[in-house]
Amino acid sequence: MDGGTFRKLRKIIACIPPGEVTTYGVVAELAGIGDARTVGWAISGNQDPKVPCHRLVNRQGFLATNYSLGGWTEQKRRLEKEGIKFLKPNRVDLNRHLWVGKANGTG
DNA sequence: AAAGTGACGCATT
DNA sequence: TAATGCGCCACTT
Repeated sequence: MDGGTFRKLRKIIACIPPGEVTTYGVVAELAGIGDARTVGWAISGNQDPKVPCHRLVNRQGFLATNYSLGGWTEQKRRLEKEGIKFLKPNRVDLNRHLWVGKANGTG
């Protein structure tokens, strides 16, 4: 545990603001690995309360069919509480909640 | 060192 | 539209 990348991944995931979601690929890039699998893998056995893994979705906004805590149904419930909009019972509106980590707007 | 695994992503058929 | 195969990286045994 406490691996370099592993640490970074959790840091980024834990940096996702409430009411937004991001994709594995995005987190992977912010971590500097460019691999989405590694992101999901990192949290696959880690439900730390400080790591809002429920804000992680795939490239199409679909929820994780393997959500460790109880399946996408649980993930959905958590997101709804955040105020996330759902296009479908298992899809979120990335067009409105897609967080890419670039929370800046200088230009 | 080598092999196995995984909450993805894209291209192909 | 649906299903399959490969690639990428990191962790574990």
